[in-house]
Amino acid sequence: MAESAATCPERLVMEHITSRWGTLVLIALLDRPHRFGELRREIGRVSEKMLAQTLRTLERDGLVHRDARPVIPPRVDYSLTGLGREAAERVRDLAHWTERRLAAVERAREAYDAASP
Amino acid sequence: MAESAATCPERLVMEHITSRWGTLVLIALLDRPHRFGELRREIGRVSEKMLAQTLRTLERDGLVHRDARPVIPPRVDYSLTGLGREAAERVRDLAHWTERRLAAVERAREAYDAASP
DNA sequence: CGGTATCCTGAAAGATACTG
DNA sequence: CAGTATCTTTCAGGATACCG
Repeated sequence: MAESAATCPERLVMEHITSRWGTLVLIALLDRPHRFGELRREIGRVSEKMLAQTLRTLERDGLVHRDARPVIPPRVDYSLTGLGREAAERVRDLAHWTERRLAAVERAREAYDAASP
Repeated sequence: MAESAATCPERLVMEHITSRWGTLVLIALLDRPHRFGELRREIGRVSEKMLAQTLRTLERDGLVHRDARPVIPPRVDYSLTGLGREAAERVRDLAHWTERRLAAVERAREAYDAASP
């Protein structure tokens, strides 16, 4: 997750929430709690490394709750905190808007590209 | 602006909108149209390259309108399109939420860091 | 004033292999 | 199952210089 240096603190939080995997994790968890492997399968082509990193960052920010049960085989459930739900609802809105308007954006691009050789 | 390869098309639009400079540009334009130099000063420490690139991407996506007047010295005004206004309002909400909740996030981080050596 | 063009680097993402 | 460790590649973004 993007972590560059000279950044205002809000930017950092925004980046965690709107990052590629952050967005998908938050939206998935808005539906219901998920285990690590469920998230992995649902999101699709995410590496274990990136998923783990994303979850840790969101947990650290207080957006995601991690419930690790000391059983064998291990079982870990992730869910949204109250804070996380607020954030997730907003990214979901943005994501849904993007889906709804994607066609319009693509038309704009074609027009732009047609006008500039 | 982030442009990696194997990405679903909505992700690309999301990234343009929520990118570091994209967010700031959209929020500034939500207030009123701006000239290039005004954006540059208002946003602060953005390079001309990144600002120009961000504006071109947003224009191409149909979110920002570019009005270049053929005068000397050149004068170019940027404003939001209808589509851009919809997007800008949503990022602004997210940005405002982040500002409001920043303290809570920072408290969560302290707790997390205190718990894990 | 409002940009382009070019080069360069640090950091982030992916692949792969391994583990409690 | 749920991760870590390590290596490699990629590329966004800054610095700098120049232009219509």
